[in-house]
Amino acid sequence: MIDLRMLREDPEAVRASQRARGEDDGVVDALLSADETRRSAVARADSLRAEQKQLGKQVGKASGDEREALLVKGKDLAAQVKAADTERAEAEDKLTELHGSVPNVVHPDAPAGGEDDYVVLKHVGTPREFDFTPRDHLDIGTALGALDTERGAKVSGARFYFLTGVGAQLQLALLNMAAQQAIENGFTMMITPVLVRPEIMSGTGFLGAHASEVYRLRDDDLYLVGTSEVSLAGYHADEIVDLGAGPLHYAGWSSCFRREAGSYGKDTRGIIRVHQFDKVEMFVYCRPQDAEAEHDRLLAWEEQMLAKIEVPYRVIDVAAGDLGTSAARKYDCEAWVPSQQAYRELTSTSNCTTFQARRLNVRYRDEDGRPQIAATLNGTLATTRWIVAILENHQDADGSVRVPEAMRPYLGGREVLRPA
RNA sequence: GGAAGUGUGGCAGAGCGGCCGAAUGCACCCGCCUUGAAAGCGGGCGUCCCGAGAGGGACCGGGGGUUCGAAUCCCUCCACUUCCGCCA
Repeated sequence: MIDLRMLREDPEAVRASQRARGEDDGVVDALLSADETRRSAVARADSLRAEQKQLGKQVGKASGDEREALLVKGKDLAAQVKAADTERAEAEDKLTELHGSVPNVVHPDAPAGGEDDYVVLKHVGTPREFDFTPRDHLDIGTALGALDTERGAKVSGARFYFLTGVGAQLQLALLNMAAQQAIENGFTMMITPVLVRPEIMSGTGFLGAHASEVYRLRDDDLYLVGTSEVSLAGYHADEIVDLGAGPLHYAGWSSCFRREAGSYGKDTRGIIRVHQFDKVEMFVYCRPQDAEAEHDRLLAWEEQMLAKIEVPYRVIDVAAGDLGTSAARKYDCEAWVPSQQAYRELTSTSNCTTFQARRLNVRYRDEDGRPQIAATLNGTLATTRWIVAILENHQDADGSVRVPEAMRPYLGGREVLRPA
């Protein structure tokens, strides 16, 4: 949820944000008016209630005819209070609904526009020249006995897979390396629930425009998380966290589940786009004024990981229309995928400012001891998809794959993976 | 899955349907005392909403109900505890 106080003071900033996202800026006026309606409804209900309380005290002391008269009056007042309170509740519901539908205010420096309007911030490394035709990760992985998508489909359907043998080891190596780095950088390692309650899923902003992406267990009224960001954001819901010693850094290790509704036909080969994968994710709670600096740190940690797998990548500043509901700004690191001659997302780091924390009611105490809404950020350290970039960029003509040096300690010292 | 119980402020723990936003203790903060500390004494000590302010309102797990009036009665959901069963 966006800050309503900010909205009242500077509605034009929110309109500009909506336009940058390519969304309706008319909601700003609707929201302002709903806010006004609510506030007057609250004032009316409160004063009637005050009157009722006064009367209630008199009834307690009175007796006889006087008491009878007061009771009659009280009955009438009770009806008025009830009516006013219903009006207040309706005004509040309407405001909440509208409020919840407005995405975060984008950072003024984020590029405007849609998916293709990103700005490339930098390139790191150069795509390798192959003196043979590079194969794609599915071919390489299958030959290595690392990947089995056919049986994945047999058992679970399209976009499911088995990581087998060295493939499973590769993923463990990657995630362990990520966990290790997180711990070295002061993160608290977490293994999180992957099923969460509706309030938590909704609080993180994933039940808005992207609700169809989320798996839901109707029988139990639970949702499968698409990232441990959800669980980690919920971790401190309804709490006043202590940021006295600086931002809180958590790293969540979990499986992630995505319906991939509406992506029919896209990335159907291999494990680029799948319904289930594993991820180590960084998550930060901090003061709003520290959020941008934390965002830069998250990006740096992502690049530290990318350096370890020795693949060429670029960093993009994601355009406003592609930010998702909660982010004010987002940087993606995209690795070069030789078989596609394209850069594909390996990491994504979002600054959600106070948007998520306001919904989840996560606060901290400022210098004066006053509770204030915290800011939250997240960023990827490693995912199953990274295997794609590793296999394809480090392949050789004979189908073997060189193991990046930093990963070798996590693979028992192996330097090369060879087909059987 | 079945049965019983519990859910009050940072913690512990009282609370007859009106005098309860809520006793008391601990913790915490400020002051006095002290060379310093402890003890002792005095004061303070929740969150949210509306309001320029004065002030008003809400909150005793969540939601609903009864009543002129609910922390207190009823319903329901959730969480936790214990017992039984079942499965790992």
